[in-house]
Formats: sequence, structure tokens, C-alpha cells
Amino acid sequence: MSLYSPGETAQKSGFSIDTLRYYEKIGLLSDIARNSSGRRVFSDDDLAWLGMLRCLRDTGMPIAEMLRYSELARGGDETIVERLALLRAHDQRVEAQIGLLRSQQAHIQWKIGYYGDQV
Amino acid sequence: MSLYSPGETAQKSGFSIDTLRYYEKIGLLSDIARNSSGRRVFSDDDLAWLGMLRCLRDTGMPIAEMLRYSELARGGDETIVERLALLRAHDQRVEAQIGLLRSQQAHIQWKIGYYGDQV
DNA sequence: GGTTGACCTGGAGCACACTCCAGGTGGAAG
DNA sequence: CTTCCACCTGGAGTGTGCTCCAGGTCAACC
Repeated sequence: MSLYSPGETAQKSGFSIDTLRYYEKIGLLSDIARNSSGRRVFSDDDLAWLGMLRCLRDTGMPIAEMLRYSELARGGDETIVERLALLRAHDQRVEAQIGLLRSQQAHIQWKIGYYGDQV
Repeated sequence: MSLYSPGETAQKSGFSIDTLRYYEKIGLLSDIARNSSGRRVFSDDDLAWLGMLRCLRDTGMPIAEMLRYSELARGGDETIVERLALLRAHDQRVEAQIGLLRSQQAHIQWKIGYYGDQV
């Protein structure tokens, strides 16, 4: 298996079909193949790219920045340094976000303990 | 010090003045005192409550659920069990979110390493 | 040959959480 | 006395990221 219908792709990627169409429309997906009747056909490469998009979205990257990354990715090897910088900056934001969640979670857990003592 | 102007409160809580007004309007803040000329005066208790709201927002709780929590908090001791359940459920979502971020961060870092090898 | 179901398009609509605006007030500093 | 600034109100507007809809196509199954 190496070709997937829109429905299968939605399933595997975790994006809805509408979102896949939207992503293609705004330029996050390019050159998605079509079959003879005009329907989209996704490849393993498309799936891998969607996996990357999934990763970036899950970690809170805004669409605009994903778009920038997509453009770079289409740009070939000269863009690798910039892609690297973009991902490194994002990684740091993710790290900070995890830190914030952890510390606020401690607050929540303290509150849970506090309530727990009352009952 | 135990009374704070809207500006000070915005500073200390990390919410904008507009957001403070908005939160009061929708019921996340209740009984905020006013001075003789109609301006809001926040107390240390208000600040502590805003700290809790900050915590819940930072960890991604939707406004609707914070509203529910606020109503419970206003309801007195009979609501403690329900507040506990709400916070526990939220804590689990936070835990899951941290897990997702960590695993997707690993993906990003792998990609960073991959790009790093190319340059 | 009809019906079904997955898909197509362009474009409108929606949920969320603010954020901004116009027009006004009240106390304080110069 | 005027100027300024922080604040007030009700309500409109914004950005983000989808999500839904009407109307249509096409291949497959009964």
C-alpha cells in the first residue's frame, strides 16, 4: 500500500477531510495527486509530510509559521539552515510550554490536595 | 498593601485590563469592589482567584469550564467534591497534553538532528 | 438504470477568547 | 482652571483555525 484516499488519509493523519482540503488551499500541501475523476490521491510522502504538520500543530505552531516552513521545505537544500533555525526556535517554545504546564499543574495538584483534605 | 487598581492587577495577574473587565462581565470574577468614583478595586483574595484563573487558562481549560468552576467555588462546601472531580479531570488532560508535547518534541528534535547532519 | 456513498468546488459561517473603540468621568498635578 | 491620565460603559470588531453547506460528479453495487 502506498496510495491513500482522502478518507484513509484523514484517518491516518488525524486531520479531517475538510482540514486536508483547507491545508491544500492555503499551501501547506502542494502537488497532491488526483485520479482520473478528480479525487485526491495521497502518497506515503504526503502522509509523512502530514505527520510533520501534525507534530507542528500539536506543539502549537501557528499556521503562518507552518506555511513558512512549507515554503522552505519546497525550496531545496539552500533552505536547510533556515529550517533548522525555525525548528530550534520552535523546540525552545515547546520546552517553555512544557515547563509552564508542569508548574501550573503543580498548582492544580496542590489545590486537589487541599480539597482532598477537606473531604 | 492589599488593594490594587485595575492597572496593578493587570500587571500582577498577567491579564489585560480588557480581559479583567471581560472576565467580570461573563461571571468569572464576581463582587469586585468599586471605589467612590466607580473604579474597580481588587483585593488580595481577588488576586489569588486571578492566579487560579491564570493557572487554568495556561493549562488550556476552556472559559466555559472555568465558569463552571467559578460557580462551584461560589457555591460553598457542598461543591467541593465536584470541584475536586473537575480539577482531577483537568489534571489528567494536562498530563496527557504534556505527554503529547514531549513525544512530538522528540519528533522535532529528531528532525533538528537530521538537518544538523546535513550542514 | 437507479441508488448509494465518497468525494469535488467555492464560499459562507462558526467558536473561541479576547481586543478595540467612542464617548465620557473624576481626581490630581502644574 | 486646564490638562492629563487612568479608568468607566456598551457594543462592535478581530484573528485563528477550522467546519459546514449547496449543488454537483463519478464509480460501484443491486
